Amino acid sequence: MISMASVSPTRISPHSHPRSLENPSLTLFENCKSMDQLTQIHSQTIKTGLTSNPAVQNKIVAFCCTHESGDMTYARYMFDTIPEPSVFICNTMIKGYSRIHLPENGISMYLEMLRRNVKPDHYTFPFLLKGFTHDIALACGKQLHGHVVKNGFDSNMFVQNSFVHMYSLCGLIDMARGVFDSSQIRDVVTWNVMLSAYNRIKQFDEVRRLFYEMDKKGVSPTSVTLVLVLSACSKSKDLDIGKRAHEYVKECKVEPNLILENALIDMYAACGEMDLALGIFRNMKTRDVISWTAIVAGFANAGEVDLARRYFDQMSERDYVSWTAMIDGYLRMNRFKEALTLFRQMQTSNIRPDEFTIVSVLTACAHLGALELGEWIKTYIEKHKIKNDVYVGNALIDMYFKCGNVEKAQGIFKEMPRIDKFTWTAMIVGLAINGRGEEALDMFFEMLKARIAPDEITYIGVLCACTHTGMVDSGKRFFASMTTQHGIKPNVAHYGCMVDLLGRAGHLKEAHEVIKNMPMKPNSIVWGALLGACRVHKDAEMAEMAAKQILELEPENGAVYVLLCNIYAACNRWEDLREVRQTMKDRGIKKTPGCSLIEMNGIVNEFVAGDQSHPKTTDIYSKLDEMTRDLKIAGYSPDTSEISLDVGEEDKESALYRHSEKLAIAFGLISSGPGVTIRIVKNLRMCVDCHRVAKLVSNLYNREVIVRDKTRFHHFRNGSCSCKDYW
DNA sequence: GTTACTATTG
Repeated sequence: MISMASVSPTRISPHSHPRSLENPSLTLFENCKSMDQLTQIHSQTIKTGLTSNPAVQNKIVAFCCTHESGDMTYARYMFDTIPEPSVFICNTMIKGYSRIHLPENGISMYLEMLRRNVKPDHYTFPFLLKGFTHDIALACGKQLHGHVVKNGFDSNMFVQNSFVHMYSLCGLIDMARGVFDSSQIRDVVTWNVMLSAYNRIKQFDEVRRLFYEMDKKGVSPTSVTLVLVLSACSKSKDLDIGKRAHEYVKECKVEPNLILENALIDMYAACGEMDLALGIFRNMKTRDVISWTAIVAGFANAGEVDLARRYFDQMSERDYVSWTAMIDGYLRMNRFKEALTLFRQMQTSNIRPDEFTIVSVLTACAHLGALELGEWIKTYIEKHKIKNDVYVGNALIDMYFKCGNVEKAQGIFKEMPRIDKFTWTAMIVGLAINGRGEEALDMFFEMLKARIAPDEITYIGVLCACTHTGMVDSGKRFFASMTTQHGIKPNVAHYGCMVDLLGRAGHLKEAHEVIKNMPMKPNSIVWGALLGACRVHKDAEMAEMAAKQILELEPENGAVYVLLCNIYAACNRWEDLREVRQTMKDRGIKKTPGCSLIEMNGIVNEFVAGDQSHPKTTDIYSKLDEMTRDLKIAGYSPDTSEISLDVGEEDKESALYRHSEKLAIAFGLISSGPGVTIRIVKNLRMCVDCHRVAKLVSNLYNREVIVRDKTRFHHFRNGSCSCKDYW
């Protein structure tokens, strides 16, 4: 035993290893986990004089270049100690630069190789191209391609595939396709890279065509192929091809994995086949955030928010995509308050929103008139460096306008580095609903000067601008020019605008003529515009006719009955009024309750008529009493002409007194300091009496009051309104 | 004695 040990002691030593006999450090590299450990091993090799061993050098550089915590500065330092680097070590360096997204350094390394006569091989280019950004690819892509062809590496499949990929990344789809078409040899990856190129530019037909061609040529798809095809099917809602891709999996031609199953769920969910999506989801061995999010998004897009929420609540992990999908689900169903509540929870969970989330939240703020939160979001964008793209800018403009803050909307517009058609349209519509008709039209002319073609939505804004400011003749001219100048055929909404324009200006007969002569069947919105005009101009006969037309289209439309009641009341036709109310009772039709929103300290408060549910109800009503007293001293007498109840004057007054916007104004007065603007969003049109009260309040308490009603804004200041009582 | 290309969610 002893003699054996003395003959070959290393064999039985527990610390030794046959290979480490020559170079003990190499084993240490295998188990190296961090840069700290690496530097320790490195200093040991320095002590033992092994640093000049190429194997050791390779190990150190390779660790820095490939490990996730690898330090490229250290790699470069090590590299510089090597007098004659091999292709291998240069390739590894390039791979490292691509890994940390420094393609410029990769390029420098490549040039250094050429300078030092180290011949690149077919490994060099895939490593190099992998790190390319759009700009680098555009700058050097073609030249590099030239080198490759000259050296004959283009016959290598890996090299060729990475060039197809690189060209597609920088948007040179024709170059990519050129390499693809002229390739002598192809494997599935070549096809996959090409498929992903068409996915990137959203040419889903071409994805479909290539998938067919693969099949015809007998190229077996891999799971990556199917994921790409399914992604295209999802975005183009192509259930047929999607099912064909699924067949491959079912026929065991492709082994399913997590990503593939997620892609299947997504495809079925996008096509509205939630049962099939759930079928896959339930059979999965493991599920990740993406699987869950695809289900949540599927239900959210189908309008099944509550179901979506059930799955959302069961998720063990949620990322910003999951949160955004859920928030969008509420937006889609116009449940804006819940969207905002969810956004607050997202904040508490410390999940960082991206620009998509921000656009959704701003949209919710716009609908609710939640200016405080909207402003907070704007600060958030700046503070957290959220990508401030055109979409975010447009959403900010829309938010400010829908909160009645014209100046801030204009400020955003001025600061936007890039604007598009939607920006112009948002400006035109926004100015129009805020009663700035002239400025809206100026914007429109500027848009034309910038050679941006208006579309049908832009023209809605233009006609709206004319309507809200009573510019009847201009409106007629614009209506004509949309076809003659821009080839846009007016749709039913444009005819609605014309009826509105003429009707509100009192040209009821002409408005009716427009309806009679329009080339399509008038819808309830068109008739509704005429009915609204009849109310303002107290024409009961035409109102009856318009109401009858709407009720034929929408027998359950409560608002029409109410409007008809208002008109009968205004014309003192009490008998007809009673009849309509009886019909409503018989048919079980409820009127849409009037509702006002007011945001205070970031919370949206909601009031309906006669509301007593608010925690501050007592204070609100005593303020309302005080307010009414003050206003009466200042000469206010309630305008009960539009109260449809055939009841005594006193009851009429108390009905008026409880209108939701008055409650909101009282709440605004007690909840904010002197001089603070009161902003209210009303779901219906403002009544004459509330309009009068708001004017007086703005004067008496020296407060700006801004009310957004169903169709437009009223900016009350110093006793008058921006609508000049024309609405 | 070592190294490549392609993929999913709003």
